[in-house]
Amino acid sequence: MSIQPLIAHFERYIPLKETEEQLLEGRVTHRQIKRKQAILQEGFPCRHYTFVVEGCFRMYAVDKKGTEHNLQFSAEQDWIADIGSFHAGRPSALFIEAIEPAVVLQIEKQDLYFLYTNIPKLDRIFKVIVENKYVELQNRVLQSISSTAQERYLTFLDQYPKLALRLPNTQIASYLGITPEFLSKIRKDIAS
Amino acid sequence: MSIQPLIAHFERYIPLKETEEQLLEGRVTHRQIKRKQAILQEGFPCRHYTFVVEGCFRMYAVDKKGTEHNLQFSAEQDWIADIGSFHAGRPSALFIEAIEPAVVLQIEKQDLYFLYTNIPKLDRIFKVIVENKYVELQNRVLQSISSTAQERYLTFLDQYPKLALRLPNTQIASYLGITPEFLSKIRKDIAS
DNA sequence: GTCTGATCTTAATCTAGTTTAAGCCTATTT
DNA sequence: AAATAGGCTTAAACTAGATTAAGATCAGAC
Repeated sequence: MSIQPLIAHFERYIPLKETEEQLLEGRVTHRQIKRKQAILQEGFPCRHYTFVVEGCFRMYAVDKKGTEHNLQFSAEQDWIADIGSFHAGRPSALFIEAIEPAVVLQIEKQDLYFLYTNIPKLDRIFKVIVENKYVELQNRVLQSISSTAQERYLTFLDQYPKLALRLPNTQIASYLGITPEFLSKIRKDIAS
Repeated sequence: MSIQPLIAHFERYIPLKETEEQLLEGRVTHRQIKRKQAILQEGFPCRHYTFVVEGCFRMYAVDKKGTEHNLQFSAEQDWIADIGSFHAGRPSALFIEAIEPAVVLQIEKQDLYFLYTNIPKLDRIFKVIVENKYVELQNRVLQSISSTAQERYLTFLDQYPKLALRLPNTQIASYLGITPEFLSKIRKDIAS
């Protein structure tokens, strides 16, 4: 299986040379993930940057009461990793789990660092990728401190219309920070 | 006035060469900001990456009702900018304003891009800086979907003890996404 | 085919947090 | 010294959203 989707992803930012693509080839691992399979579990360090080729993942935390809270969804052409845990090598407080059967490309820490050193433009590419994800997250924080649950749900539908169709509502409720029951009520209110 | 604080900041990540420091020198602007002075206003593109040497800023949005919502505080040794607006050149939806008299170092877009090209390690440095800020924000999102206002306040005190002493409680309430009245109640409950 | 478990909904009750309004304190302006 | 304004608190009435519980629906496993 090829790493072509990843190369295409990088080249949306900066074109790569043939030699650079070959360096990548040797450092990227292809993997199939089953539905509900975890690729990161609380208590373990996050060992990979994971690029989603196909399928959909969620990143979540579990609180003292055992309730799960979805921090992030990642589908095709998106990255998912606990960045803090990955770089520090510290145990993660998060889980990452496939919501659908998935195909991913993964890079381990030592390999990523090798690639940063040998393909300097990757520093810039990832800088831009993280900047974009930062802006997304900032908008989410703004929503969370300024909007009602209904507004947040409508924004979610607007921003991720495809995801909204693929995900069970319980997962969406967890992402929005509300109970499934209240999301159900919101949906009823919107429909009428 | 010197750009030494900025150089020291960068060198916490990677040492710079003499020539690189000189390149920086020519592209960084030193500026004094008065209390309550805005360095970014809604409707205008964000023109600078701003590095805080002294003082404290808040970034906020204003909703339809006219209520302000604090997204971020930035004090000494921290950056503040609307990254999305800065890179896209689009009008910002945010304000950035000094809470205390401040001293800053600013870099304009064309200068930052010049520096990225001529000091390649800056790509890596800013990649790491944004990664760290991303992790911070992610923790905040997690808190906002999983914790009560009291827990969020206690975490804030724990994480930014100095900031908590410098800021009026109204600003902290706005950051936590609650009313000043409710923060007052929380403080009373904690004290007893 | 049916059993099991996950998903969705509705409704009653409860609680965290808002709104409104008032009063107090301190700092700054006149 | 008085006047104004921003920040902090208290309390009563209100509302967004949680909790509990029950029933309906649907999908995959056996």
